[in-house]
Amino acid sequence: MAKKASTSKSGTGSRSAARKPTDSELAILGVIWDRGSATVREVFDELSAQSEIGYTTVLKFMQIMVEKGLLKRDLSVRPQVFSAGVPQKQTQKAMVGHLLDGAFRGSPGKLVLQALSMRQTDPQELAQIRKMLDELEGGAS
Amino acid sequence: MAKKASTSKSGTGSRSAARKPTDSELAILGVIWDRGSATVREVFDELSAQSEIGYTTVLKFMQIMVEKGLLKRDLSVRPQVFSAGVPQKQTQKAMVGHLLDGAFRGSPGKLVLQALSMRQTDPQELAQIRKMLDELEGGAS
DNA sequence: TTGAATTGACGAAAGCCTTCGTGTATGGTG
DNA sequence: CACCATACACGAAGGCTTTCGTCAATTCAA
Repeated sequence: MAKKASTSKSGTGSRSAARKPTDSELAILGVIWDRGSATVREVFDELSAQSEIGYTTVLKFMQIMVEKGLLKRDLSVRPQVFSAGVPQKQTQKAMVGHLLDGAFRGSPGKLVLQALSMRQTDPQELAQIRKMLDELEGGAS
Repeated sequence: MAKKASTSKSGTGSRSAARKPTDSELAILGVIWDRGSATVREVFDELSAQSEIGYTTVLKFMQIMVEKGLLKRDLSVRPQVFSAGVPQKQTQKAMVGHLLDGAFRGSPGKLVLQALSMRQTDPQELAQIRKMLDELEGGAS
């Protein structure tokens, strides 16, 4: 019954980073990342094109995400506009780190191999990866 | 209030793949993956070395995981022995796919770059990645 | 101005995840 | 056999997530 002092729990309001978005939250973030910012209706239109979901459900999610710090919002304009509360890169980084620790025992190599073998990868990105490999190996010697 | 006919919901019992393990479940799977199989006590000993957690909590998790199909168990021996219900590779693959779709718009390249820039990677794995790159680029031309 | 449509805030219901407490079953020891 | 330590199964409490319904506030157009 008694709790153990442990995982921080981020008091009230918004704590900057850390929070891992849920799948639903990620779907919303995806739209925001693509557009830079968006209104509830814009997000709703995109999401409802893919899955059955209500307008107020999306709204509620976005309100909660503001509380968590995942989104920011501009109340000065009427259909309020939301934008990311944390840089996209930072969120992605946190998620990769999480996956790495949770499912790949912290070995990036295995994850990378898995990712590459799974989907068609853009040749340009392939080249970029090769360059990064050069840097990693070169620097080590 | 009325539900919409939608996401299938996988009836009772175990459906083979798909299920995305929670973080806690992943911690348990990690131990099982390392050992091939394990008793509740073995898993408990490893996990409790890292975080405060009760024996029955671990037990409960493992029971639920059996229901979900994430684990199998051998009831014929006394301290029952658990093993993975789904191949490690398959679970990892599903998780990478999930992350890809959810946070990287399906672009493996970005994920790979992120992963590589984040942690020290084993030189041997680096070489392996390079080889895979060769195959991917070579085969495409 | 007023009525319809949109937008936004709240709160509540249902379902899953996490965590144990409690009993019951089993196995080993003297 | 009687007891003690494990090992198991159950069930319940507390949180967080998902989904809306409802009602109030704003806007817009005739």
